[in-house]
Amino acid sequence: MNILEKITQHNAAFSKSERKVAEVILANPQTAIHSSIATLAKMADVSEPTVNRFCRRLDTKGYPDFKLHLAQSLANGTPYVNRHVEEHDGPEEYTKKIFESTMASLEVARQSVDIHTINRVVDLLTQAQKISFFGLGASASVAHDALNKFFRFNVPVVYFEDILMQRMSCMNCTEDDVVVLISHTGRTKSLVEIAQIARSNDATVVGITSKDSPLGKECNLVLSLDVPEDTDMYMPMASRIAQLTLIDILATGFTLRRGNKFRENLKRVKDTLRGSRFDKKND
Amino acid sequence: MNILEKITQHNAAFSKSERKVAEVILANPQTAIHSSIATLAKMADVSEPTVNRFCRRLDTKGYPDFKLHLAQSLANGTPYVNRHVEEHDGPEEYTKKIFESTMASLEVARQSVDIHTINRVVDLLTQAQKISFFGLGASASVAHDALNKFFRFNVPVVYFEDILMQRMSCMNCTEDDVVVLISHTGRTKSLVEIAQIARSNDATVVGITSKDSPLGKECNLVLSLDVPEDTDMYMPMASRIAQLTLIDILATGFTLRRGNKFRENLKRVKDTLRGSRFDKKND
DNA sequence: AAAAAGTTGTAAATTTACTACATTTAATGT
DNA sequence: ACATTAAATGTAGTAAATTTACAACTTTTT
Repeated sequence: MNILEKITQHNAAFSKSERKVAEVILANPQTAIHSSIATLAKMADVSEPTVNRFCRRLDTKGYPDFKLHLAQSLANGTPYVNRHVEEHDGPEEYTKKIFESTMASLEVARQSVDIHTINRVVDLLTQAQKISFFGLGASASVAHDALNKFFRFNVPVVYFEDILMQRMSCMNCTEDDVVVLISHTGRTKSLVEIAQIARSNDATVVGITSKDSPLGKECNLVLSLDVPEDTDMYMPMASRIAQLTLIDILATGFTLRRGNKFRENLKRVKDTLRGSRFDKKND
Repeated sequence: MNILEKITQHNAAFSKSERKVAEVILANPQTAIHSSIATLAKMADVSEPTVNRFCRRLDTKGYPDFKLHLAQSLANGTPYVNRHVEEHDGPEEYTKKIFESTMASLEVARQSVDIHTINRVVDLLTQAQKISFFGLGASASVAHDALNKFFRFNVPVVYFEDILMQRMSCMNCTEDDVVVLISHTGRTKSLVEIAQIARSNDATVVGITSKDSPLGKECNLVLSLDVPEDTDMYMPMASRIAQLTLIDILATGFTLRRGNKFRENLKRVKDTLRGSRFDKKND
């Protein structure tokens, strides 16, 4: 994806002259994007067609297309390298990598999310009599967070970690209730069962999960996030951040739908906390 | 800075034909960067020099330079407009804004975080006999998430929502224990008390909080994140995502410090989950 | 209503990138 | 070590794209 990365990785496959071009570009990419093929050729001390061939080797259409890709890589001063954490990485490297890959995942999530579905879910949530948030394992903390957000809206919200409590809660659902189930893969058996229970009680089931998963198929509505997970670490990281951001979006949609007076209500909830805090600002 | 923004803002100052060009570009920027000046001119139904003049009006050198700027604006993670959500925003707008402001906050967090402290905290965590994660309110879910991560490492981890349990847990601390306290503002009274209790029992107290806060002052080490919070919404959003990312970083540092054999251990934990899931991949 | 300023398009000039072919360099087999 | 073949690089010409200069047309101002 990132062309600068591609250049460094591809290094072995370059010919001698092509490597000269690579060096010049890597040494000063900012200059490169403002140069013509002739200038760059001169800088690298090679011929123009060599530069062109160099571009093609990196799967670009030609020099102008290459420049476009390069410009994108340099955008924002943040060359989203997005490489995975490696064995020998020091604190500086892995900190950088995790921040960057998290941001990159959010970007991917943003592009994959379906606004139409978001709007429908917000619709449902604003009209719900009771809202439940359930998730297990890593997704439990996401559900927990959702509880914390929606609780402030003065709406009946339910959240359990215990699967038996989750089941019982769903058995008491009515058609005015919305159950939000969170799972990255959508293959957690007990969550699928809960979806079935909730639906058989006419509740609306919203899944924050993968579209074609067993869980996804049991839901009335699925908010899917196609976030690539770095499986090297054996821990859900990026997917969970994306889920949380989605919760933020739903909560925001909720407050906007409820209008201005409602916002004041939120402020009141926040002010209540003041007694438990030391002076000044608030959380 | 961002050229797309510039186009919309500059709108009034455009001439009739230039506005046609602007519309075509805004309607489909991705197409624009791959078109020649001739194609774009035809699409906007104007002459080629008009397109050129349009580019110049936006302080670019000409059409190719304009394309470069446009490409950068469209690059991943770049457009960071970072405006706050407003009353009349529709789902499309607020979704976009929240994703973008979350990414922007992560960028800020990345720059403000102190790598040296991260390294020291990782040090402490790997050597700890017992690790506790405590937070209240919105930070509770962050602590919850930390539990979920560190639990996989086969280290004694503790997490409580209940402040009395938190207190009791801290009273039993020894000097080999590490207590991680999470709070955005660092002004939650009971957390400050917990910090004092833990320290008086010789435990090491790490704060994921603001440096100069009452809580921060009670900690042995403070991991501070200077994340600007959009207070209009009266809900912690960005700060919490940054905290979670920090947890990811600590967990990653932890596994790296423990080395390769340890990583296999993680894989085993993950494989254990398989029984509770439907076929195929894992979480 | 005429002049001036501004806008837009045509056509030519210039710059830029690309293709085809020639030459050189490196690699392999005899 | 030499010949043969393949790969790499460069030269020169061509095609495409961008820019400039200028003319025609609109709109605004006096």
